[in-house]
Amino acid sequence: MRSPAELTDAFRASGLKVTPQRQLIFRLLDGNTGHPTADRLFGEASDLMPGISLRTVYQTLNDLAAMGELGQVAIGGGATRFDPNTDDHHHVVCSSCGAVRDVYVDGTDQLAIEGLDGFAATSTSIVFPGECTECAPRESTS
Amino acid sequence: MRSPAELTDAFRASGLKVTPQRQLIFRLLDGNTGHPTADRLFGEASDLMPGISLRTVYQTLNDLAAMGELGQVAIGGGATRFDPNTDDHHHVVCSSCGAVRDVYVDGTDQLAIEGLDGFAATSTSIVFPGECTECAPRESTS
DNA sequence: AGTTTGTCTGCACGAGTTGCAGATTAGAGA
DNA sequence: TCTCTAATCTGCAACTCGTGCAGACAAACT
Repeated sequence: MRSPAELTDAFRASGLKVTPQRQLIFRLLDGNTGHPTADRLFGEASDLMPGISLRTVYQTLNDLAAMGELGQVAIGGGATRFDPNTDDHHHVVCSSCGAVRDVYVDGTDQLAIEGLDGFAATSTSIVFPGECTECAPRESTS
Repeated sequence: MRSPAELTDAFRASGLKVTPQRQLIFRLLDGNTGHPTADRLFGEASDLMPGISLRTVYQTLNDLAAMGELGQVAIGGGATRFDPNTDDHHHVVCSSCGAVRDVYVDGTDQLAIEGLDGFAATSTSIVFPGECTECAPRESTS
């Protein structure tokens, strides 16, 4: 995702208006590596701008996603996780707490896919289920 | 997923009862490569057993998933897709119609993951967004 | 400053899934 | 085969996540 200032220009260039609500969301997303849900961002936004509506948060996130400035991580179950990192990357997801972390994966070009049968794969999305350091047992607490 | 007969034994061995409803769902899933949703299975089950409840379909699918006999494919958005194939495999998903196909991928062991930072990845789940043969444009119908 | 649109909020709605309660039944034992 | 108990079934309410709508409001061009 580009900087809040650049997004401001991009929105106006697309005929979209730049409101205080949107600027706030730009700022909350800028450099955010927590892969927040819309509801979480709504909570943070509400603290700084009481009265902002969840509907507006969804609206802005969808606009950003449509412009390709924001990614969406599909981990099954629960709410959509948004990701301002638009680099070519993938995700590790903690099976216990749901935490998501960006990871960079080397070797995806070497993957050999069998069984496509005419199906055309246009990109690759990898999710590694696992355990984050918070949830991992200290010793062998099995 | 094991055969309906084996699942019958497995359910009883786990203290779960084997009902006509469950046996029907076992049969509908057996060899099913369509990655159906709960609602789709409910539709098929209703044709063969009018009066069966959607709640029962969910219940049985969850039981099977908990036993590791059934996988769930996380393609973002929409209903959960169930997969009786428990081999080590991955999925291509048609971005247009949502069709899902199993694919076998070679080279996943060679993937180098950077940025784990203590996070432990225990498995790998790859989704290849793409276009199925039905949705693919015949020529360059862009 | 005026006008035109796009936006904001609040609410209702829709899809997908689960919790609950009472009626029903599988399956073990007599 | 009969009985009994615990698991299951069905129907419905409730819940989560997300979107459609309408009227009030405000960004931004002139």
